[in-house]
Amino acid sequence: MSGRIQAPRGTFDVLPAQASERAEVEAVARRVLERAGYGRIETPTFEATELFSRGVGESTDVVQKEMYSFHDGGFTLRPEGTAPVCRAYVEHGMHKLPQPVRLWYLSTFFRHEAPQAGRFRQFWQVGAEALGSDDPAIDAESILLLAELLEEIGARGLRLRLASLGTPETRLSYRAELAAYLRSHEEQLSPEVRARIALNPLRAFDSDDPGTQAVMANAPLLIDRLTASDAEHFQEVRDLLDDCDLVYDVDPTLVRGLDYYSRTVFEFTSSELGAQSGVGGGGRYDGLVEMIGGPPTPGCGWAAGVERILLASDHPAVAPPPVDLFVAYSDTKYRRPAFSIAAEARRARLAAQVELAGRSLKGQLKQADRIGARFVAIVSEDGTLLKDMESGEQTLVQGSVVAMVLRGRGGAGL
RNA sequence: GUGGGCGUAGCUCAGCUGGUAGAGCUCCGGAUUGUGGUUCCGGCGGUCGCGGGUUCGAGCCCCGUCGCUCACCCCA
Repeated sequence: MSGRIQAPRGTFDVLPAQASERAEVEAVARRVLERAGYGRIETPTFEATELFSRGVGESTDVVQKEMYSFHDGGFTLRPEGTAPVCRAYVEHGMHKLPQPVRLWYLSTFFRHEAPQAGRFRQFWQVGAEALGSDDPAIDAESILLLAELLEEIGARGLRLRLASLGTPETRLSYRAELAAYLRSHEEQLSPEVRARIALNPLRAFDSDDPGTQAVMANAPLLIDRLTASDAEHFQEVRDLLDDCDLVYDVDPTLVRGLDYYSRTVFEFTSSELGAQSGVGGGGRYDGLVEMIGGPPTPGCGWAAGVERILLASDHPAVAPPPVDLFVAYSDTKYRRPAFSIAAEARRARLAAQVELAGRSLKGQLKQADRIGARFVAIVSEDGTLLKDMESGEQTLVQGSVVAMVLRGRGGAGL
């Protein structure tokens, strides 16, 4: 096995057996998003590294330790989709289009992390971004669309958590307040939390250490520090979601790992998943476009992991495409006419296959049965027989095999 | 980067206190001098992840190493 080359760690092959369910995710995403006015966008697989260091945030784990960057040229395999979409928005002058501009994508992303259940180094995300409006209806609609998408695919055990982060200034001062609070109770905190006070004090809310939990029960909450306009914005988002009967929990401790979020943030989790329970999430990022060199432009969107959606869903067996005709032959000397018949059938828009593995006639019939062929043409010295695989009837072909199949396909027999 | 679990045929796995590899599924062929499901029979397929060590002898014991996997961290 030493000389065998394997797929790189954290990557996977999508085999035919899994291709159909993934195609289904794409089909549902297209349906749900395009009927809401979203247009598809695809951006390059790699971008200038600076797009992510500036957009996603220099201090985030994603930028600090998870980027696949090339040794020269200053490029990085995209670790997420929002910054590239914003880059494209600016680059193509989309601010001159009617706003908001709504875009969706389904692409691969790359992060150098330790692989785990539902976490890969190359993974697929479906995402939606709406740029150019700070209307809370954008936030609410965006969330509803992700809910719709997950529901239509059949993801189970879903829960929606919702919060507001306010403005970057609010967050900054809150962060300082929280850090000060943590330091004043330092002796009760777990060592891990204590070590992360300066780095990421918000994480203290997620700790399962009893001492830390006791401290956090009385900790100040960001949601109580929102400005009046941010609080009002958040309330409007909630009202709109309530009107649509979407169930959610307001979770003041909801943390997003990317720096660009402001105001609304949300995350769908699934109980069907392991430790990586997040199926998809997102929020508003009103400062991002400006941060990467564009005009001040509000934005809101989300991304959901395709692999996680599939893990959280039942995978209904997708029926293989029907096969109209399988062409068999009794002896290799009839291979050429058999080959021609199959080719002609495909030109006539039939799903047709010819024996390609040198099987015995019995083996060929078995193969035809296996792939669910409706008809089998058997070429032999007696001419060509057309066998109806449902009834078992065989007819000697006069003239064109393809014409007979086309005639017989609609009805029960020939 | 740290810790737990696991690495035996393409897949799922068995292999008792160490005696030099098995099953089921899949695939191919035969039973039906050319025709599909089921059943029966046969065949293809493995340097037991890799490298050392102990032993007369290692899939099994010891050490190392690589890989997979789950979890921490973080995130989709």
